Amino acid sequence: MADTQTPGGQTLLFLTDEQLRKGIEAMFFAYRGFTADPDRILEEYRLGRAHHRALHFISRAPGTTVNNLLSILGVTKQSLNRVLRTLIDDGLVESRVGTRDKRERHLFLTESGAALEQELSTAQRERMRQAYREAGPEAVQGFRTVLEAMMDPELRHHFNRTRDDGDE
Amino acid sequence: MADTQTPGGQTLLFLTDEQLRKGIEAMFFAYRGFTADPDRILEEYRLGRAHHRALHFISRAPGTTVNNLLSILGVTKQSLNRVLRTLIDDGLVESRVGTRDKRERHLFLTESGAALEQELSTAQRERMRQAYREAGPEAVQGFRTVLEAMMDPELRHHFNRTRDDGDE
DNA sequence: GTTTTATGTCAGTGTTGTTGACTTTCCAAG
DNA sequence: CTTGGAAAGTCAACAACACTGACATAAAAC
Repeated sequence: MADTQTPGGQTLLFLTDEQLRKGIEAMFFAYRGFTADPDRILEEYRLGRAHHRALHFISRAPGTTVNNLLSILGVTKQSLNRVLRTLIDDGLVESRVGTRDKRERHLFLTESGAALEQELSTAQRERMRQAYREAGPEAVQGFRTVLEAMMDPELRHHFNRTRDDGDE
Repeated sequence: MADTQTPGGQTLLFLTDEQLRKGIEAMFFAYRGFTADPDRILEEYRLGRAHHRALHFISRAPGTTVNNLLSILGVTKQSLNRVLRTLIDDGLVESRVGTRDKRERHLFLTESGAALEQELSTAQRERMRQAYREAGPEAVQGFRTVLEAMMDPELRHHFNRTRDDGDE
């Protein structure tokens, strides 16, 4: 990868359109791989990717409100509501009226909801783990750095709310 | 990122579920950013992401056949056909009957098709370029490495058919 | 007490995926 | 040369899931 230092010390990258296009295609193909395993599992449950996303973020932040989930997922409330309705009807998610603010609904995974979330998450983590292993530790760091730079600022905020700075 | 060397020299990564989950969320949020700019442009043309993908790969391999596009995009031929029909009706793509094999249709961008593809591609490349700049050259290398490792082998094959090994 | 906020619902529309049935073309076995 | 199967593409119908807009309910905020 071509790069130079300016007198000021800033790193410049000279990127051809071709190199950028390859990056774009890499995102496209990788995202397909990224969702392939959960998609197969979801099919058995007659659920879609939208349900997976909801399960993921409810699992991540138990007791989260509908509104919070909306801003994370970036869909309309009508769209999210359909998804949550299915999950609640299927006994995977429980919706509890807020105590402080009774307008709010706090969302929790039920036992079977947590089990499905685990199944989905494990499959996806294994794919990720395998990719990380193949690529090596420095690559992983770079991967995360570029992904974060690619997010919209507002989404980056959501991402960093649960930032893991582990042992890096 | 924790890593050690085995006596055999293989690099091992010890990745917590938490770290892997963050990687998963990074993919999710980054992909949203990745598609945001083209999506806005496509809206003006009353087209969707599927049209963008078709335009991209036709632009990349002019004269490609429908069948080839199918295996790259991983959708049914009926689904792709609807997308191509729209693009052809809108005068963005031209479909020429094959000379060797008259069953095949070779696909080309028209002048206005190429113009739209440029517009979409430029927007997406700028996002990618900005992210690359922020992240720095080593990060870009790692990013590409992990993404490639995340692909299904069959998709990786498509990805590598146009491999750019530039000045790396 | 009026306004705003949080949530949910109904109706309608659009994109994109699916399957099934069909035509045209090619190729190869008889 | 014909015939039958496979391949490429098309048309039609349907399903999933996103969207907008309008409206309802309840509770919090001012």
